[in-house]
Amino acid sequence: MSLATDAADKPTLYKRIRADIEKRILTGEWPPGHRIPFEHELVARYGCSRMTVNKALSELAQADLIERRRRAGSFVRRPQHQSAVLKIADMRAEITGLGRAYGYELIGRKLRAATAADRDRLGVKKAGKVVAITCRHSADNVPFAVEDRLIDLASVPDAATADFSREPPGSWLLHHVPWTEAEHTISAIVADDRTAEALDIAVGAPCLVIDRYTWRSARTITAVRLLYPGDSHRLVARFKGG
Amino acid sequence: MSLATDAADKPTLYKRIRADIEKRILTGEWPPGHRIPFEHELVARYGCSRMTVNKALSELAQADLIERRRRAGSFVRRPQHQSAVLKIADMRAEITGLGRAYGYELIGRKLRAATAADRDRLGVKKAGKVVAITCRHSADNVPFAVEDRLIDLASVPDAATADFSREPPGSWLLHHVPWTEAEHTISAIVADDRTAEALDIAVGAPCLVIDRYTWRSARTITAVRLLYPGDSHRLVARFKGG
DNA sequence: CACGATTATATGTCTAGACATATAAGTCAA
DNA sequence: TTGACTTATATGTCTAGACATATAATCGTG
Repeated sequence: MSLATDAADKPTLYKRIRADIEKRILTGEWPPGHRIPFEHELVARYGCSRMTVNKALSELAQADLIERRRRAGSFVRRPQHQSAVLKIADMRAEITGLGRAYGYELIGRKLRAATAADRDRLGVKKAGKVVAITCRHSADNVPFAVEDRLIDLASVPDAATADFSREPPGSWLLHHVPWTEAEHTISAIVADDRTAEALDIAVGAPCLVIDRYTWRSARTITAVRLLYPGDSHRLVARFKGG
Repeated sequence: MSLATDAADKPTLYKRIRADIEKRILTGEWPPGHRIPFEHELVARYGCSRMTVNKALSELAQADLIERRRRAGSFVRRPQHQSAVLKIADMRAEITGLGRAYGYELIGRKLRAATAADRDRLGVKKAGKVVAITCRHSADNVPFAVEDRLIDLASVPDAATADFSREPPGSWLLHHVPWTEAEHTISAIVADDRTAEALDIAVGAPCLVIDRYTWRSARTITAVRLLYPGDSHRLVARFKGG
């Protein structure tokens, strides 16, 4: 996705135009607020049709690098570092990606009628059945994260009979449930007795917490809490202008 | 940005086509791997030209919702929840957005030749001058986060004379440095004496840590560490398929 | 059957126009 | 000066074609 890569990959005209402009913005040559050339000027400069220029500018606008205003022109936008892409990989991919051996262990699995706490956690009103799963992921046989998950059986009935002793529920769900939306909440806690034991760390040690709530078209699917030893794990979010 | 909003905003044809397809993917009607209609089929169905259909499909491909393969067709992609957008707002915006009063206090500011540790933290090799800043952000007069920042003066010479006693360095930089790229690393620690005092929390209490490293076209600009009380602050990252 | 050459086809890019629409800028009257 | 009206213009969308290109499918040959 870098400029160089795009240019090398396919030196099509609209990509070259896009890359040229992106470069001037990123190097600061065209600062925020700067009006970039009008479409008809770029048409003249590159000797192409307006649709080609328009495609380049539309993509820059979609990437929030420029803002387009009718009658006024297109302007370089103020940087917005507040938005970064956080890659939350599948646990197996994350661990094998670090060059370590992935291990999985089911700690507990319960099928029960949803308690008030369960309903609250899943954000559903009606009572129904849920599966509660606790498991542990390890890297090179060292505890990497503990997972505490709730699956709404009203949305995913197959989960009642799925065998989670071999396959982690996250990867099972990924293969059994189509497109979803999710919200992640990240916070920090200190390990209590149970957590400390599961992660093999000291009581009171810091832990990074990710709470993920997943749904599909307004239907709750699962809520999961992941606990990582805070001093060894890091989440990386990268922002790139474009 | 929802389907309904787009449809209500501008019922242009290509947006309608995009929304129609997006809906079928998100509801699971067209599961991952499903081949969506060929462009010429959609042209027939909507009675428009191929360019219009192509624009709709191109945007879906850019959003990673579909994959396009020459000669084969376009296919619904497997969900990739590992990617989420993390909104790391400007501190003032974040706090005022919570409906609380923003407060800022400069704790320390030093101009010095970069130490080995500074160079390591900024990822630069050459020695040079840096500004080291420590400050605190508060919400309703309660400590919200402490900030520990290093600015590379080789990249931002103006920072040497900037007055950080009133304006936070983050917001100053946002207005003085054009487009940047950034990498955020999130982890958890427990408060040491100094942190506990600055945040007015107990020693040993959990803290959420964000390390942000910012650069512009391969040039380091600043490195900052933000410490939040871990039990009160939460970072929210949301994924939406499209 | 295996493998290389050929062909058909869906997407990728592009053109030279068109009309629609929002809005900055200018005009004019109160 | 201010507010209402008009106009000019840049972008937004769309068309009906075109050729390029990657590749799945087919065909032929050893």
